[in-house]
Amino acid sequence: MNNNSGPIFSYSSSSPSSSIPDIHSSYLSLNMVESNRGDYSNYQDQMGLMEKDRNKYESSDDVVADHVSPSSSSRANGDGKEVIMAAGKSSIRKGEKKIRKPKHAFQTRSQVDILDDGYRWRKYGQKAVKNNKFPRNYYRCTHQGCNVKKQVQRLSNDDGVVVTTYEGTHSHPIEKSTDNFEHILTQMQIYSR
DNA sequence: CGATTTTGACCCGCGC
DNA sequence: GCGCGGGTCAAAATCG
Repeated sequence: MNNNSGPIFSYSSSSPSSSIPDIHSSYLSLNMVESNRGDYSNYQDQMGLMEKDRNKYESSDDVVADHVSPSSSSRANGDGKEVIMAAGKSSIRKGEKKIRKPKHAFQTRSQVDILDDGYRWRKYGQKAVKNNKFPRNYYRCTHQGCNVKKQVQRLSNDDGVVVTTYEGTHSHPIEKSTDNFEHILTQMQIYSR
């Protein structure tokens, strides 16, 4: 394992509700699939995806840090808007690094789509999935040097099945109030059994 | 007023 | 080579 402790589920609410959401309505499911190197076809089937990329699990943004300096390519948009983006994100990757990016997919049954695991996440994108009516949310850990990404997908067909995919490994303590976290965790364990 | 979300545009890999 | 699907960025908007 590359992480000290495995996935930790916590139920804090940074959402409108200042109290704990209805934990009775949201119970944990034990459909947890770990995918390390393109072996997540299992959960793919569950979600109904049809991606088959299993050998594109390298490169990515390992050393790119979280910010790229705008010095690569600046091209003007069709409307005259200047867009600056990093051109060589993976092209300059000459040295083959075998940095395995841990990818964990969790399928959680809950009514609330925002499953707070105790870390601070900044939403950086939202895309609609073809098979699902509900869009997929992309979150990123707000830390310098901590490039942990997470995406949350929701199944529209099922009642409340939220597939959360964690990507990366952050090494930061939980800064949120973990007061009743253990208590809640215990409850969740009870519910998950 | 700062941090975070929103949202449209852009990029990239792949299939046709 | 173009279109599509998925992922990311960044400016504007919104929230606390």
